[in-house]
Amino acid sequence: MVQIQQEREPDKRLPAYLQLRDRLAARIAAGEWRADDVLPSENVLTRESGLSVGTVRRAIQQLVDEGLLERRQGSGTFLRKPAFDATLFRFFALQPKDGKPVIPVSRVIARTRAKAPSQAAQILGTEDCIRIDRLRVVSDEILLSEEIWLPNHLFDGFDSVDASSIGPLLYPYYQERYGVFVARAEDEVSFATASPAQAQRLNRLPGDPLARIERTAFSLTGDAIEWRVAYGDAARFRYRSNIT
Amino acid sequence: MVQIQQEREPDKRLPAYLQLRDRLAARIAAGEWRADDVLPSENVLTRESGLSVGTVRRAIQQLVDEGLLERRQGSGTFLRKPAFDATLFRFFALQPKDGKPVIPVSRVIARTRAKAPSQAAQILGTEDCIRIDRLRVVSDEILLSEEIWLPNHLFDGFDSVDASSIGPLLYPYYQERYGVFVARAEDEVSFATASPAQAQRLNRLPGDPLARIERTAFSLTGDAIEWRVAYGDAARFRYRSNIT
DNA sequence: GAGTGGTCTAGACCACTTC
DNA sequence: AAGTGGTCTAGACCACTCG
Repeated sequence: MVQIQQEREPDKRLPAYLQLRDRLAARIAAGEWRADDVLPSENVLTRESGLSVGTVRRAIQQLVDEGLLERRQGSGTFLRKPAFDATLFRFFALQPKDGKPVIPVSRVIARTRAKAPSQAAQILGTEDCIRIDRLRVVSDEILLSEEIWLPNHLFDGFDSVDASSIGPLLYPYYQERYGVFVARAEDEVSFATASPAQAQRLNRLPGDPLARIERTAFSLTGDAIEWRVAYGDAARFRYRSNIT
Repeated sequence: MVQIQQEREPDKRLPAYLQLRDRLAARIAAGEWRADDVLPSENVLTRESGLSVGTVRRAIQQLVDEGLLERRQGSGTFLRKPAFDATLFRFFALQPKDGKPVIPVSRVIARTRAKAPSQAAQILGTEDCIRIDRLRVVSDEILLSEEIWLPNHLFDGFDSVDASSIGPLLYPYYQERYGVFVARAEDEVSFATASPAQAQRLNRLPGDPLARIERTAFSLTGDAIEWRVAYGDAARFRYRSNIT
C-alpha cells in the first residue's frame, strides 16, 4: 500500500558535492531521520563518502540553502520540520501580529478518487488523482476552503485511511506515510468572487470578494506532487513575500 | 545636491569573506561598475585583498546569492542589472504568458516634499520625505496607481529634477543619480475597495475591488530606502511567489 | 575536554570562453 | 594559448555546545 518515492540514481557526471547532496536527500526522503534529529557529523560523512571536508560541507550547505537542514555550531546538523504548510495562514489578518502562527483545525469534507481537472492533471502528470476537500477553521471561524489534488500512484490508499490519523498538517503526513518529502512550493495569489457553493461553505454571500491561493508543491527531485487551490475572505487576506 | 549613501565601515570582527563582500558592495553602490560590466577576476581580487582564492570566492558567491552579481565560467563575473522594479507587473494578467514582461509606461502625476504618513515614517526612519504619485500604463490602459515615499536626506532634490530624465524604472535611476542600490524588497499583498479618488484615477467605480501591493525596498546595507503602495484592478491581479 | 560546525589557506586540476 | 570560473583536496585554527 505504502510506496516510497524513488530518488533517481545519482548521476555520475554530476559534481561530487551534488551527488552527495542527492544521496543525503534520498536518505531524508526515506525517513532515515525524523524532524529535529541530528544527522551524521562532517567528520563521519567525510569518512563515509571518501570526500574531503570542504566537499562534504558544500553538499550539506546545499541542503541548508534548500531549507531542509539547519546547522548549529557546537551541536550538529539537524533535520528541519517542514513547516510551510502553515505559511498559508501566517498571511491572514487574524493571526497574532508577532506571535507564533496559529495552525487552523482541519475539517475534512470529502476524499475521493477522481479525475483531475486539466490544469492539475497537466501539472501532476496524471489524471488519476485523489481529491481532498477540507475547511480550515480557527476558533470556530471558517478561514479557508481548500481543494487538494494528489497523484494516485504516489498516494495510493490516501482516500481511505482513517481521517483522524491525519492531523492538521498534510506535508509531515506525506513524508511519514508515503516517503514524499515536500521541498518547495509555488503560490499564485489572485482575487475572485464567491460562487453560491463557495459562499455557503465559507459562510459568506455569493458575489463576495475572495482571495484565491493556488499552490503547486514539489518534491526533493523537483517533481510536482500536489496541487491545491484555496479560497478565503478577501478582506482578511494578507500575503507577504520577499523579492531578490 | 547629489549625495552618495555611506556604506558602513567594514566591521573588523566580521569574517574576512563578509568584510570583502561589504567592500565590494560599497564599490558597486558607488557606481564603480555599470550593469553588465566585468568585475575584477578572482586572481586580481586575491592579490588586492591578500586573502586566499577560497575566501574571495565566498565573498563573491555571497553577492551572487543576493542577486547582485552573475558568474560566467570562462568569461568573468558581471554586475547584474537590477530588474525587479518590473516584477510588480509580471504578475498582472495582461502580461504575455511566456514572453518577456512588458514594462508599463510611467505617468507622473505629482512630486512633492511632504511629511510621510506614520507607517512610512517609521519604516524609513524619518518624516522628511519626497512623495511621488504616478500611474503605470500599458497600451493606453491604466494598470496601477502608485504612491512612493523616499527619505529626503537620501534623495535630495528628487522632487525637482526634470521628469523626462527619469524613465519608467526608478531603481536604476536611484543608483545612477543617488548611489542608492536597491538590493531586495518586501511585498505585502492585500485587498481593498476603491475610494472615489482611487476610482477616478484608475478609471473605475468607487467601491470596486482593488488589489493593494505595499512594498518596502532595502539598500545593500539593509536600510529601508523606499516605501510604496500601489493599487490596481483586483480582477486582473496575479501574484506569484516561491516558498522554501 | 571532546565534539561540533565556522573560517581560512594554498594550492591542484578541470571546463569553458575568447582571441 | 591565455584567462576565466568550477570543483576538490588536506589540512589548520577558532568559536561554540554539552556533559
